[in-house]
Amino acid sequence: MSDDRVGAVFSALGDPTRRHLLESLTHGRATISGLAAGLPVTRQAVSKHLATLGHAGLVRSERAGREVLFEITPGGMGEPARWMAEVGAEWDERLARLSELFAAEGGHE
Amino acid sequence: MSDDRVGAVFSALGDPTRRHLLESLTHGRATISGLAAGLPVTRQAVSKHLATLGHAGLVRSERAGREVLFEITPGGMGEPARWMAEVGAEWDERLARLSELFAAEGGHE
DNA sequence: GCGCTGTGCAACTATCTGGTTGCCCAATCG
DNA sequence: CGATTGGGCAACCAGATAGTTGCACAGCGC
Repeated sequence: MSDDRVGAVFSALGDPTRRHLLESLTHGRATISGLAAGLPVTRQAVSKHLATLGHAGLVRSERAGREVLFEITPGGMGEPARWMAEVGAEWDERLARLSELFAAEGGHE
Repeated sequence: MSDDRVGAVFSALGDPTRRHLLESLTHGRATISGLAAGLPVTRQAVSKHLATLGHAGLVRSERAGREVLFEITPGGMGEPARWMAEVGAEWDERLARLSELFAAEGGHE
């Protein structure tokens, strides 16, 4: 059903800055400026990247006063992971098991 | 170690045509022209896509006379899958288990 | 209220990328 | 041999994209 979403997620993960942002967010919520502080790009660039990640369903935001807190969206990588599992299952034993996991827990198209 | 490779794979998977090519290749080896026949793009475009997939380590080619046969590279999605598992493990029970699978079978950085 | 900090919005630029067309080369088949 | 078929290479084009700067605006601290 959501081939677009899968593509959006993979495209989002294709950018090293965005992967770095996601890695940073694994440590907890953070603001745009806070995230930008640890990167060699401007705050605006980070803001755009977060928008892209949000559009891909990988992060969500929440206002807190004048700040905006971002956090990783639970399950956002589910569908892409399932796609990889299905395509790679035949050649990768581990992905084959992942495929079983996803098949068992419902979400199939 | 291979952050570049992870990025290359995700970027490659971000394109719907390339995902379609990989899905086609799950049915076995195929030639460029054969793959292009089922797509709305030219043979040259498919050739470029296959080169991109090859550069990402997802497919490999083999000459056979005047034809070139492409096939999926075993394990090509391993590292990106591990990355997704590590980042998403905290929010996705299934990815958490995948992370365990990859950790158990070695390749950790 | 005033200044500072955190964001948002818009315009602009340079580069990347997917796609094309055109031509050339190699191998196969009659 | 000659025609056909599968690919490679290069040039070119349009749209997407990552990045910037500049300015406006809303909360918070003093």
